[in-house]
This record gives sequence, C-alpha cells and structure tokens, in this order.
Amino acid sequence: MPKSVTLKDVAAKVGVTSAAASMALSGHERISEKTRAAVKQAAEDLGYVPSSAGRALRSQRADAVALVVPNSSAHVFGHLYFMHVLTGMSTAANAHDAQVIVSTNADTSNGGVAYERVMRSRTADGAIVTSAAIDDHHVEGLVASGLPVVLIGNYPHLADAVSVGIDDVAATEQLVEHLVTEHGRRRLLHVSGTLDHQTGIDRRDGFLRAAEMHGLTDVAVIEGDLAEESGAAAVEQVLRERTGDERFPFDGIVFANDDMAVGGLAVLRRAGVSVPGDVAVVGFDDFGFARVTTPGITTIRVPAEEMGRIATERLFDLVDQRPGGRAHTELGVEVVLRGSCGCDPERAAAPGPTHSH
Amino acid sequence: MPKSVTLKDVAAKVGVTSAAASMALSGHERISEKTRAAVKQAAEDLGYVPSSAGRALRSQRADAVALVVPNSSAHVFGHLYFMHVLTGMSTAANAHDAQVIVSTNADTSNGGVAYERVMRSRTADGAIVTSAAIDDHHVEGLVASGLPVVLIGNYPHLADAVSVGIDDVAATEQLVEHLVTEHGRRRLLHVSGTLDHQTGIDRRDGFLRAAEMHGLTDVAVIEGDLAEESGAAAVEQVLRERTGDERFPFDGIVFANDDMAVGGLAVLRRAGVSVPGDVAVVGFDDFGFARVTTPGITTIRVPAEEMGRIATERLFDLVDQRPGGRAHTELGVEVVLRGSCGCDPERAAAPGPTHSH
DNA sequence: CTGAAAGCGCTTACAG
DNA sequence: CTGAAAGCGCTTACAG
Repeated sequence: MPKSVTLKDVAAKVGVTSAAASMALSGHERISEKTRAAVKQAAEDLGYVPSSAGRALRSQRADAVALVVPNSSAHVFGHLYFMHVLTGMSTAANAHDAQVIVSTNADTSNGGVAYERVMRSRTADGAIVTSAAIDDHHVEGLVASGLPVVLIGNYPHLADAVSVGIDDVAATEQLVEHLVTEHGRRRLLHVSGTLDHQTGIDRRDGFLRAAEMHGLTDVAVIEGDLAEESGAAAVEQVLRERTGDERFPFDGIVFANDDMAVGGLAVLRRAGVSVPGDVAVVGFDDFGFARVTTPGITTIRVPAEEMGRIATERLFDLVDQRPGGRAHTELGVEVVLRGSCGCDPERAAAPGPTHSH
Repeated sequence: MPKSVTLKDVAAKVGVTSAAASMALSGHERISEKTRAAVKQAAEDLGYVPSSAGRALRSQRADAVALVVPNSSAHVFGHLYFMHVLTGMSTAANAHDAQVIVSTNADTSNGGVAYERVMRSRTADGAIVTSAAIDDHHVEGLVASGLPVVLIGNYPHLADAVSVGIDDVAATEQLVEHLVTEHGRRRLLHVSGTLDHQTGIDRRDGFLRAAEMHGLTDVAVIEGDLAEESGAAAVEQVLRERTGDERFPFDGIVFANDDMAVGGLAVLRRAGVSVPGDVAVVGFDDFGFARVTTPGITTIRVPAEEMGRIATERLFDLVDQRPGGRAHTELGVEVVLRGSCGCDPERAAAPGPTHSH
C-alpha cells in the first residue's frame, strides 16, 4: 500500500511551508500567482488529495451525511425504496462535495444505537432517518439532541423536526375515490401496513375516511406488515372465511403497498378470482413491481428519489445553519393507472402470456 | 447544535489526563481498576463518543469501506443489484465496526474520478468496485496503485486483482442446456448485455458455446444494454423482420438479465405470442422482477448480497494485510425454474388474472 | 510505574 | 506582507 501524499510533500517539492501550500491550493490571495501555480502543479504531479481526517479534524466538519436505516425496518433494507432515497441523497451530496454513509443499525451493544454513534462521533455532519417506527425513542432522542437530522415521512409527535413526506391520507383517499367513482366498487378491503408506523396509520385512515365519505358499509381492514407474504396471507384469510357459494366477498382491495398487492394478486390468481373482473386491486409506492405484473398494478407513485434529494438539501441547510423554511415539506404524488383496477383496457384486454393458439 | 464531548471533557471530570482517559477506555492494564471505572462512568454520563476524525488521523485508518458505482453503470444505480451488494457489505462492515460509504462517481472535474479521491483522501480504507466496464482505465489505475480494492465480477485483464464473482459462461450454458434438453427448443435468440462489460461477453459466450455443443444452427444474438426497454426493442426488431406468415422465428429467448426479459415479455404478450407456448423465455439475476411477472421468469439466481459480503471480507483482509487466499473467489449460482420456460406447470396452468368467469 | 509530549494532516489566527 | 505556531481529538512512545 503506497504511502499517501501529504501537503508537506507538496510543500517540500516547491520549497514552501505546508501552510503556504494550503493557501495556494485554496487560491488564497496572499500567495503569489507564481507560487500558486507551482504548488498546484506539484500537487497534481504527486497525486495529492487532502486527507479527509486532517481536514475534518481541523474544520470540525466531516463533509458527509448518513442515511439511517432503523432496526425496526431492517427487514425492508434491501428494498428498492432505500435505493431510490440513496440515489436522491447522492445527487444532493455530490452537489455539496459530501460523502454518503449508509448506517444500518446493527450495534445496539453499548447502550446506544449505531446511528447515534455516527452522529456523535461526527463521522457524518447530519443524518436522514426514514421508516422509523412511531415509538422509536432513539429517533426522538436524536432529534431532541439538536444534531442535524431530517426525517423522511410524517411524524406528528415530532412536530418540530424537519421532515419531508407525502400526504398518505389524501393519496389513499384518491385511490378509493377512483375505485368507487370510476369502477363502481363498494365492498372494499384494506390490507394495511404495520400500525406502529405512521404511514400504516395514515393510509388506513385515508381508506376509512374515503369509505365513509362514500357511504360504503361493506368495508374491512386486515393488518399486514408490507411484506409480499403478508398480502398473500390477508387474501388467503378472506378466502378461508368466506361463506360457501360466495365468489369473493370484496370487489376491491386497497393494499397499503405494492409488495403486498403482488402477494395478494398471486393468491387471487391461483384461487381463480379474476383481477380486475371480480376484484379490483390497487397498491402504493410504484418502485417497480407494480409495473411488471400482469395485470399491472394501479398505484400511487411515491417520489422516493426526490424525497431523498430534498431531505438532503434540507439537511445541508441545517448543517450550514441556513434559516430553514417550513419544518415539513410535503411532496405531491401521482396516481398511476394500470390494469388491476380495470383501467388501461388496451393492456388488460391483451392476450395473457399463457394464452394458447 | 450541541458542542461535542471530547476525551478532554471526560478526563477533566475524573481529574486525569486525556491520555489516561484514553487508556482507561481501551482497557489498558496500566490504569487502575478504580480509575478505569470512573472514566467509563464519566464517559457514559457525558455521552462521550470518540471523534472519528481524531481517531482516523491518529491511527491512519478511517474504519470505512466504500462502494464504488462507476460512471459507466450510472444508469443502473437505483437498481436492486446495488442494494443487495450494499446489504452484504453492511453485514461485513458492521462486523468490523466500519462504516459503509456509497460513492457514485459524479466528480470527474479535477482530472480524477470521485472514487479515486475517496481512496486517496483516506475517507475509506478500501473500496468495492462493481459493474466496471472492461476499458475503464480508472479501475485499472486504482488496482495498480496498490490501494485496497476488491472487484465484483470477472476481470480477465486484471488477473492479479482480488475479485469475487460467478461463472457467467457456465450459468448461461446451463440455461441453454435446460431449454434444449427439457423443452426441446433449438431456435434460440440471445439478447446480450453491453459487450463492453465482461458479463455481457461471458453470458453471450456461454450462449454460443452451448448452442454449438448442441449443434444448434438457428441461433442469433442481438446486443442489448440490460435495460427493460432494450429487451423490448430486441423483440420488436425480431417481430418487424420476420417473414410474412411466420409466427415467431425463435422458440426460445435467452435474455442476459431479467429486466430485458420483462421488457421482452411485455412485447410478446402484446403481439399475441405465447410464453412459453410459442417462445420459452429465460433471464438472469433474480433480484425480484422475475418472481412477480406472469409467467414467472426462469432465471439464474445471482447471489449479490453474498458477493457484497464476501468482497467486503476480502477487502478487510487486504486492509489488515492478512495474507489473502486466491485472487478470485467464485460463488455458485442456482437455476430458478419458473413458468416462462415451460416448467412449473402448476403456476403456468393456473388461470391468468384477466381470465373471465 | 506514571506524567505529559509528540504527532497524525490540515488551515487559520497570530507574531514578527 | 510573510513565516511559522497553534490546535482540532486522539493514542502511543517517550521521558522522568
């Protein structure tokens, strides 16, 4: 492993002090044009890159931001959602010449959680926290500590925290509205996310509120956990509990995310229940799966990449002590219509892949 | 923002020097049991966490590893592949108390690429590089520089580099073998990845070699770029060029990855070509999509998470100067049989979701 | 055995 | 105007 080139090496080559070399590289005016050029040339020749540790120690700034993945969402690490958030973070971080650190929350050993250590050790100047459970006190502690943190999602109990999110209630209402108004569905099932996360609560509340507004009486909620299997399990439960001759007791299912919709769709298919013929299905997220199933899943497009990007911009505002705007930034969402609700007839009517000739 | 607690604060509280406090915290024997306990208590009370910059500067070690995403694969950043690799990296990094840095390769401004800067600045102790193009000279330079680097994939022209990968040639041969032997397909099309990446070349070569071994004469290769759209484009091209009465000129398509298979599948469906009836389809990767399409896509499961984990272990070997084993570690893969090749009749025969009653 | 300096690499505030 | 010290936080090697 090659010894790394320091500022001293560069300075020595030119015959100035390292202090002068530092100023030369940063374009300080007190260094003559000639010396400045010589130092820059020497730095280039030697392949000099400033030591991040030296610089961080001196400037009290790591030039890095961390993405925190709390324990409570460990099972969804590996999900495209994080990749989208990470992509957005990278875009913003690159613009600020900062590194992106991914902090999965392994070490709960020393009484503290990993991401708190990341912050306190100043490895990162600030953190983005996403998918935290409502009762995750570590998040509250972090926010309360005054360290720069931006939350992705809605945290009503942390009203002062800077956060970026969407309106899950309104978005879910839109989906229900669509099923009722456009497709005449009135017997609706909601398969919710975990109710210890605000998104789980909000999407369920949106469902219930819209159902009430439309005077729907045949509605039910089954609690899921956002995993594909839990969507499958919910549908299996309905199939098991239906009375004898019933085809399917609901004519629409609102899954709290696409993964569960995928799982539910597979079970419906195997049971010979037609989608959208017998049951209309909608999901939430649009991170990829919803586009490739047959039929495609009507869903809400969550702008995860933009959330990551904006959250990171807000985080730099905090780190640089720029007077922030609103504590919460709300991004718009979009309903994406596909075959599973009965829309997009071209696609829905196309021969299925198992069609024989 | 709260002022961070330093070792000096802890030492002051106990009435010892910061050097003594440092030794106490690291359990050095020369510090009395009593002082050790007092220092630990004080550290806990004050919420002391060592500064990573201070420690890194002193120990010449960042305790961080970087995942590098080269420019050439910028379009696939945001792909589940990276998330799997990242998950594996995190597992290994956590075990070594190290941070994971994600370095997308934005800054090509200063003549150097971002990940070279990450390495030279010692922000990370080493890097994992994946999806690098064959002619990416920056990778060669990095490897040649002697900095700790582990490559994911196969790099025949960098035979001395430490790397972790799978046998793409053999895996693709297995797929062809399956189509020929189990499903009697003999007119095969390969939609390749970009041929400036070794995986693109290897999967194509595996296809061609297996075709030759089985004496297939009706084979063709179309170069794609791993994106869903390019799989669609390849199939469209075939449809466009077929002669009048022909249904589909091939009875099997080997896509170099699942994404392209998904794109191809959609076009086939719209054209009324049955899968697997008229054409058997296979993909490569199994990062998610292949499982949720209808029919499911027969594919090769690439152990991306394990690749990330093992590459990171190898990287720590390098960083810690442990005598490494082989330069290249090859992981096994698994053929996953689903409906698109004609296997899994239970699923393939199940009523499609657009089936009407 | 223990106290305290030295130095990792950097940049700014100070002394001359 | 310019040279060089001081100090960010840490830990180890040295002096006493």
